[in-house]
Amino acid sequence: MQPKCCSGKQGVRELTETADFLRIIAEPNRLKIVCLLREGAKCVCDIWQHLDLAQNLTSHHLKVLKDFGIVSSKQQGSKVIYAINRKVLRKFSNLLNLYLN
Amino acid sequence: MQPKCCSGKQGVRELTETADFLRIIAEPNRLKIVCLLREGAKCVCDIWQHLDLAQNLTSHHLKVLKDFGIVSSKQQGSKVIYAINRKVLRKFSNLLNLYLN
DNA sequence: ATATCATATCAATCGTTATTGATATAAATT
DNA sequence: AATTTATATCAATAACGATTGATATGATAT
Repeated sequence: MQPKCCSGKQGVRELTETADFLRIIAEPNRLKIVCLLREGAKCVCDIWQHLDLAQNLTSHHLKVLKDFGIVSSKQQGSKVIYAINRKVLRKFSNLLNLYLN
Repeated sequence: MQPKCCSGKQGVRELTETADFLRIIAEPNRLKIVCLLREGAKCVCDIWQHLDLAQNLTSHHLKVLKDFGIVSSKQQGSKVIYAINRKVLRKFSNLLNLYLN
């Protein structure tokens, strides 16, 4: 089943949404964050220390990921814990397979 | 098996390569081209007419895709036929699944 | 109340890349 | 040879997004 990407409202919308997702995880630091968080939820300081990334930059990338729904966060004391949203990841994994397989 | 993305030369290299691939297909017009070419090989004029994209811009995006190995091309008379390189697509599809599944 | 730690925001800069317009190349047709 | 058709290249611009430095917010501890 190939997606009809270039014709039909549905197809074009799916393709656009997929491209948006790709643009977000195409950034190496963000892909690293995704990879890291798949091992388990982590606070911001753990993330930027692991990745040797500036704190504010890490925060920014996390915001981008969160705005798209790829990660979620919860306050825990003075820390903020970020976690992967596996449902979203799976959704786009499936969409992508339509384009690549 | 999770990729050890943040430690180890191998892991970082794979992640970088994957991000490079993603950056290329994250561009909506290029993703459309990929989608279109999966239906079958096409000449440039067929592609830009289907996508309502300027000829030179189409040519540019095709070059980006070709440089990365995602598509290949062959001259056929006055036309140039572009085709998907399914092997490359599959390779990155598999890599991606490591990060998303 | 103050100091410290963790995180977020903001403005500015810098780099990359998509897009545009013009032009070049090259094959086919007349 | 001249024209047309198909494709590629190039320079310039415009848009976008990553990075940086400074600062703000908010929670905890003293």
